[in-house]
Amino acid sequence: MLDANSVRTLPRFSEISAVALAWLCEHAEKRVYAPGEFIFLEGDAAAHFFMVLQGEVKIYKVLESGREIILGIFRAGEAIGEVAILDGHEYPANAVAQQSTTMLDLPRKSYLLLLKNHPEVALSFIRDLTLRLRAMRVRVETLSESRVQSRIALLLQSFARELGEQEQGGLLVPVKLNRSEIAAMVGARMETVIRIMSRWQKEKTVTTHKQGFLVEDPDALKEMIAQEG
Amino acid sequence: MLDANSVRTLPRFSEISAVALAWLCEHAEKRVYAPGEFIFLEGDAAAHFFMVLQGEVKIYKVLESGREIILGIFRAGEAIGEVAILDGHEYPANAVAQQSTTMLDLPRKSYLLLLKNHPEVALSFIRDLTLRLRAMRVRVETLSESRVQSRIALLLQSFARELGEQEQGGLLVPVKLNRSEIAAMVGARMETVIRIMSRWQKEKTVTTHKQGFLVEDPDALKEMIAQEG
DNA sequence: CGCTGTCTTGAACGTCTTCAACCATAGTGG
DNA sequence: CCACTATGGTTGAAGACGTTCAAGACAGCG
Repeated sequence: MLDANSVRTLPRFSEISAVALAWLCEHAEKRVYAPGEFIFLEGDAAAHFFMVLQGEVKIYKVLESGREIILGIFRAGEAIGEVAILDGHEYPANAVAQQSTTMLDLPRKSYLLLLKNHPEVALSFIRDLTLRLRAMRVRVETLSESRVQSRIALLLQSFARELGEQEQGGLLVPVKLNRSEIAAMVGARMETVIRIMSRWQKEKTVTTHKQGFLVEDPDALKEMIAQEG
Repeated sequence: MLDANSVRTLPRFSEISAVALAWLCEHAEKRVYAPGEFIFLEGDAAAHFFMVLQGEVKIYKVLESGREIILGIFRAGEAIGEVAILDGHEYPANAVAQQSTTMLDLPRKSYLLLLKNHPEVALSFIRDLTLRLRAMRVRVETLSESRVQSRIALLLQSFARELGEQEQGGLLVPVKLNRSEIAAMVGARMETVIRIMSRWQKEKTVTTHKQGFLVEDPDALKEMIAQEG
């Protein structure tokens, strides 16, 4: 059973009516996933709407060419699977829990009812979709840079903008991604990412820590991006 | 003044109520743009909702690095500018008419009223956004391929899926893009695109014509994509 | 006619990938 | 406790691929 007050704290449901909220709490379940556990697979029928309550979910797919790409990392308050419910009826990618993760799980039919009967939910949905679309646009811009160096710099910059916290040593980006995963986000090979980030580590531009990445020299990062190639 | 019957033929407004339709026709204008004319520029206040009625609009931007990228090509029935109205209030890219183009132009305030007062319009909007999001996902997948060859092949394939017409010589993709524009869509240089497509021309895989591209050997295209790299 | 835009080609260069090997660390089971 | 294994990070060398720059072909148009 879901706690109405905690659901209210989710941006997506902050303006939901009391009636709709009660209905949602009644029809949704809370589910816990272990690290590495799959939430759904590419091609599965889109039977559930999910929202991350705590933890982190990676959405990724393997292309025909064998290349693995990460479409996004989703954190608390972010919804996954809903586009597939309305469009195509199949999940277009795999979803896996990166850490121990709790999710709100609402069956497809309940989700559609909620959307239909509560205009304010539809409007929140629209707002969410526009944010997703913007994130994808940024992603396309990132991938359009020719040099891997610029792509990694842009990726870090967009994480920093979203989640960065000012620390004494620089800007801390609390994102735990290994080199392989960064490679899968910027469209490059792990070895290339390692070579570039090792250089940054030595030059004290960006350093890697247990909590995430520390951007020590933001200006140097900006320069990497501005470079042509 | 807009013609109610022709507005009804637009997928986006096919299920609109009679009242909303009348209201829309009253508040929207029809505007004609010459080839090369700008509809809006990156950074402009998002003061208008547009829908392409006839012709073609290119949305593009110039990145900090100087690289020019095309975010999308929009045709009849497709809406532009609406994400910016709800999110950020500034257009995130430039819009230019590729041919002589007529657009439906609805001021921001009227658009918001329409959305608020007519739930069926909001639902069509959601459907549209999910389509856009899917298109962007395909775009990210395309750009994630490392070899330019694969990226061009994927781009053509997605155009073909959407607009392709079966002809005697193969599958005709009625899209007029020069080599520079293809380069800006796949994140590569014009010369590279030329070299690859010249080879295809010789090998009769894909040939370029006045009307667009003719995919003569779809299997060869698929092979290009499957190749690792 | 000369101009402009698009397409084309060549050669040198730089970047990224590929493949192979290697190191460090943490966890597991005997 | 140690050998074993898995995972993530690291490095080197060779070669493929794409870019860059420079030059030229070609068509359409004033």
